[in-house]
Amino acid sequence: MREEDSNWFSRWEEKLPSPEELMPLSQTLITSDLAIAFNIKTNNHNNNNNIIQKQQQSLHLQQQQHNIELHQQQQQLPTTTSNPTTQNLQQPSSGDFADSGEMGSGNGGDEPARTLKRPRLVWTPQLHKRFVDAVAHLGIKNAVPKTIMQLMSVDGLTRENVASHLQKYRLYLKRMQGLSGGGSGGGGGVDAATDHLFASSPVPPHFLQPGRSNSEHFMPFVQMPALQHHHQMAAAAAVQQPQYHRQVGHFGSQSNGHFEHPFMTRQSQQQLHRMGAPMHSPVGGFVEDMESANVSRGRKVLTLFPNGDD
DNA sequence: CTTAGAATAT
DNA sequence: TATATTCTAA
Repeated sequence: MREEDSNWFSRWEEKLPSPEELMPLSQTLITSDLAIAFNIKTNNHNNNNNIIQKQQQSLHLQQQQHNIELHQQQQQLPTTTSNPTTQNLQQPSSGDFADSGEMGSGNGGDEPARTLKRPRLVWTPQLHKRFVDAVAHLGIKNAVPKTIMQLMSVDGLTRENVASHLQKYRLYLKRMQGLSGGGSGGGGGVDAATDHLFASSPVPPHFLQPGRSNSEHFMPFVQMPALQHHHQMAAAAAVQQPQYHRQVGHFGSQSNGHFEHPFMTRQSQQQLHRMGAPMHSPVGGFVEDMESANVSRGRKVLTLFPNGDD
């Protein structure tokens, strides 16, 4: 039986959190230096049409015994496309920028914006799930970083993030195919902790069958999931944030034990009218569950989504 | 020119 | 190791 398509898509963002729930993106959370860092736009190549309008949501989470307090801030983007100023997403890794010897020579410049590095993205099982779903839906043929990224619609996700992950994922698939059939001995650990992440998500059958299976079947429309009891986690980008907040998913506040609306991340709908990019609806449904910030030992990796899926 | 993919770096 | 960044090819 194939019940793979049963719960692939889910509803989009029903509604974004009401402004009331959101707090104005204030610099209260960060220092002025950071504010500057935040405001500066990312040096996205020099493309004119690369205006990314992203909806930014910062969250502040306070670890409490049972309740995390998080403030989400949604930045509203101008309806008009003529406002490039709405850009801000970037996380300085440390306060170690904006100095170096950038000086005078010439222009002054100045935009510490350069040198800013995005925090490492942590691929949570949920994120990976989205990734796999996207790839599955796109089909191997269309499963290219850009498309995947768009389908995933995870805010903050970059093509490179996806590309990198895809690379590894392909390797994983390959490895899997290789060991099918028999050769047990060989080489390699199959269930090594290495692939745990990948193991979290089921690999679509056609993935293992290169050379076959390619139907350009897009499923661009959202399909309502058949009511899933289990709480699905949203796929937001978990990033290593030393102390700043990044855009992450937001889940409704639990008033009365009633969930609000799952939020979704939006990617900019750039002009991908080219080819048949199915950027209509993103994959998956999610309800965020984030309960605790997972602090990895050693590294200060703030990971959302505790792993309790499998 | 833009992007995918592999190689390489952190 | 996982992810990022760089490099090259299409």
